[in-house]
Amino acid sequence: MRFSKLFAPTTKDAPKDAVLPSHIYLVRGGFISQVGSGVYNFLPLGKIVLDKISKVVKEELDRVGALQTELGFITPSKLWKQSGRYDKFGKELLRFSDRKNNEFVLGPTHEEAMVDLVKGRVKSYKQLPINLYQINTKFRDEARPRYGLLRGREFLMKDGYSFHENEESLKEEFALMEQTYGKILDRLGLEYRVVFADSGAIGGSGSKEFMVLAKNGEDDIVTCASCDYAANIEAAKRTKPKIDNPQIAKGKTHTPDIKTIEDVSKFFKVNSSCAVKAIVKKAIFADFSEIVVFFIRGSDTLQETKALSASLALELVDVSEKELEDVGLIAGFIGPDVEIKKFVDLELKDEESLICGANELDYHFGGYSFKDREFEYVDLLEVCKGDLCSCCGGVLDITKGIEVGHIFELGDKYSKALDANFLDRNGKAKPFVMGTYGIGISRLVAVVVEQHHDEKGSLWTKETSPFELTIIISNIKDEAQKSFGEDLYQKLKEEGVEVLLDDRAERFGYKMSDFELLGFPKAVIVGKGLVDGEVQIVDRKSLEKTNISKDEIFDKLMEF
RNA sequence: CGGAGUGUAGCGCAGCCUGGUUAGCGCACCUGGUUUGGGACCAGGGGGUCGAAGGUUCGAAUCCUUUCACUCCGACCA
Repeated sequence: MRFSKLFAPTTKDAPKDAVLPSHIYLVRGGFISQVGSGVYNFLPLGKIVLDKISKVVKEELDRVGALQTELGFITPSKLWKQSGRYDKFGKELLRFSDRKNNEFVLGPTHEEAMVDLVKGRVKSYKQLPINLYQINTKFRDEARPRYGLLRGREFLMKDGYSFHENEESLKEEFALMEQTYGKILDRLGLEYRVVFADSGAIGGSGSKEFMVLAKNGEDDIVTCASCDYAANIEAAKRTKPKIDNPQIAKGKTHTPDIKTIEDVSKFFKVNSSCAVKAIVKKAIFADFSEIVVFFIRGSDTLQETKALSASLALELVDVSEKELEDVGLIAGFIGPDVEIKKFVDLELKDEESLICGANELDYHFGGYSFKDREFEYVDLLEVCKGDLCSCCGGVLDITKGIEVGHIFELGDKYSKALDANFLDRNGKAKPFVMGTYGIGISRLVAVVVEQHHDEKGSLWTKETSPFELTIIISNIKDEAQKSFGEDLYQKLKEEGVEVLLDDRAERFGYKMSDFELLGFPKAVIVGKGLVDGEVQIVDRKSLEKTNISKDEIFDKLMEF
């Protein structure tokens, strides 16, 4: 490719709203441009990267027997209603009708569509297992798109679905996918962790996420310093800390205007871990809503995703003063014995000698015991840096990551809902046991830059760089430089090298800056040294320049 | 969804408060020339329904109303 013919509008200035390196360099380098909130165009360079990543994904999946398909971007609403996700997915699901008033959704993920495709076509256990995937556009109407390609509304994703006759077969495929995803990320040159995760809107039993480590990540990952344990903060567990509650006199105490955990612990002169914190939320369901209270230790933090899963609601929202009054709750004085839907953190089970609200204005209850109380105990709390690992007792740390892949053991949730069965070895109809596996292709474009860049621009990795090499002709009006550069370009192209010839009538500094911004691994500078028989190789990462004889440059380049 | 901000040339902005010739600047772009190892210089030039609709006024980028778009912050601690 000749730079003079390439549409790669580079700019000196970053878009005013861009804060992340990936967003800045992708726009400045002319890889992408914004169309609207969370929607991007891919320009020629961006498209090449996208295709290169897709290719790696396809090669690794095909190697382990997955089959590529391509499903319709729009899906009939009927399927989503059958699975129950039409409501559960919420506003992120874009719904619309066609001219005949048939209802459709823009696919945010394709479990329903894939089950529908397989249903009635895969009929016997003899045809199982089967793993079908596609690399296709997805649309999720995100509440707040941001960070360029990292959180868009329209994006390219590889989504795969496996169908099995039983759990064992699913587990095998799940492990194979975990291994394959690892290979894909290795080839792309990314540093990542596999973490335990919450299943969220997709549902299912077990799930793991592939997190690329990056300081600008949106996700918090809990990692153990001593063992392999790693989990998304939404799913992370810890060893229950040893806390000795001091003896507190049983009974009601007058606590005028003492409402916060801080005030309570000061008033009783105890650590905040001796108090019980009540967090009130309104749980929104498809056709009704109700007030629920979560009780956790005063020193802990409520993990909202855990709370949401426990409540089985679609969404948890904050509650107004009035809504509190309406159900008879007294802000600041709510205790576990209140007559309302409630959940209590697992770590409070059997705890004694605690302080909690007395459900009466200006009163708290001391010496409260959870022993022998029939509450719904669930894991509700958020793990903190310094907590101890639930596997090995090591110290936990929290780092930032970007989710690039997510794999699920789904079970028969969708096949049951959509009535998709096969005949098992006894000739009996059984719903498919399923797994589902996703990789964010367009997000990976940004992630590579997020993990590999410097203050001048991107540093594309071997398998993601649009070109392996740029030949920079320093002065295009110098005939000797021009013909040498052209010659080298033609020879390398014949050898199949992905090479870009910067033949533009620009000054040297301008072309060097573009080379640094675009971030291809190497450049050959054909310039002043040519009269002495020398050219230079520049390594993009180190920016080191090495002089090479013009007669040796071709062979030298072919060695890489 | 809650709160805030911004829409003026391809990009970044000024002008608006206090209405008044032909709406301005930097970058980018086009033409000619000089230059050619770190984003050059000189000269000339093109490009705008001032986000949209309505209103006030002799007169609106500027004031008022409505609307659309984009962006940022937030959406644990009762």
